[in-house]
Amino acid sequence: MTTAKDDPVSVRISRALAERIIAGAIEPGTRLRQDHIAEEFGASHVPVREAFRLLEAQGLVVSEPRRGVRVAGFSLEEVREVAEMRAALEVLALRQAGPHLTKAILAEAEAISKAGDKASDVQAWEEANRAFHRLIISPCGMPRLLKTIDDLHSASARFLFSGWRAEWEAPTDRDHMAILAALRGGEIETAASVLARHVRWSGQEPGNRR
Amino acid sequence: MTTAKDDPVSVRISRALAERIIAGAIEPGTRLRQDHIAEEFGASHVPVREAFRLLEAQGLVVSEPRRGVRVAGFSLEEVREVAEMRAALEVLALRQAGPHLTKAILAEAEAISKAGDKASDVQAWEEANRAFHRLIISPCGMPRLLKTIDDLHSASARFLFSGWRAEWEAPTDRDHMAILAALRGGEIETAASVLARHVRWSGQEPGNRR
DNA sequence: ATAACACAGATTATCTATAATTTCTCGCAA
DNA sequence: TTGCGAGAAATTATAGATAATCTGTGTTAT
Repeated sequence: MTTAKDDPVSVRISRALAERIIAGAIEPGTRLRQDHIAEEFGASHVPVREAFRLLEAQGLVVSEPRRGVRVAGFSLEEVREVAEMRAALEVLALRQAGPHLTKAILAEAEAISKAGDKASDVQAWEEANRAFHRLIISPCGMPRLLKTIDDLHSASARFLFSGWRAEWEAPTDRDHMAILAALRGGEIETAASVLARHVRWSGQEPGNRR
Repeated sequence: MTTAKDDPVSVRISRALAERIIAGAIEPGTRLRQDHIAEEFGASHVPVREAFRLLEAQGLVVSEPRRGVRVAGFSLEEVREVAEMRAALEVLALRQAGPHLTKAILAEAEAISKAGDKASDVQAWEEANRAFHRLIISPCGMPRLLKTIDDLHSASARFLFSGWRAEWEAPTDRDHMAILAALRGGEIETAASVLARHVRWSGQEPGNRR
């Protein structure tokens, strides 16, 4: 995938752990013990510590001083918090990106969204969803904003995987299409408000969604 | 101050460096060499590396793999970006905090703002300003949001110190008072829109401000 | 007899010291 | 002036030592 082979061991470890945490392979609250992880990755504990700091910055683990790190738990309040933050920031990004959106970008976004509708599992759908959101806000030219949104998206994904694990069917993303339609018509504010509602809604409990 | 004596060396180093960078004591673009810093703090370079990661998460330094870290530069676009993000997020926080704001909190906020107006130097004013903003949004009950805003505030402060270093006079903060008045009247949306404009304005070039 | 407290062993995080790979710089030649 | 190469410096990773925390067991008091 995106595995650059020659970047520091710490970020490689960080990525591997992030994937597991997001996918729900490690229970929230689990203590991550650096010696064990170091042994698993055939490394020493110093790069592992650095990986922990990276994960902490993404909000995937919490560090208790002198007591190690644990996989961050996510209560319903936290999920709502992340959804609200995403809504606020993605709206900002979309407003700035609006004028720079080309027909080609919108066409690609539509293709991605349709591919997502045909996804057979949650993971594929989430990947498409993430790509869609990322694509339409990328031209905003605000790197810090994009990185923050990315981290928030990871947190959202955790929630998604935890709730829809067992049975799941690909929902057709009407919202995505509505957003694209508004953007094509140059109605950026309309697109932004649909996006805000869409993102906030994604932070609801699975049972309360449809 | 807030110097907990017994927290890890890495965070102590991180805090010290953060202060210097924010205050403008280190020029943007300067390379931070871990050996030198380790020697200065009487530590080894491993905790220094961890401190670097913390600073990187706050956006105060940028890390080029295998080439060390440099103090992050801030162009006008980046400053504007930070201001826009702060505006979006502080508005969100204020909306959530609104219902939980007590008369006592608002009174304290007013006192802080007035103290800021009488500040004799930029640093004191900035401290008061930060405290004011933090105080009125704290009751939102969203820790992740508050932390993100805090980091953005640090970036803003860098800009402030770099621009107003030479001559400076304390501006009377009418906006703060307007926000408090609106909050006292229960008009949260009014307060939010004033706050948004206030924060966005703070991201303007010093020359274009008054 | 049960529960609370305390001590000891073991585990784990944190830090120092040392080695190896990579990048940068300076000098020299074409 | 440009390109190559060797030496130097700095980052990255490893191994070992230190200090703090957690757990389990035994003792004491109620």
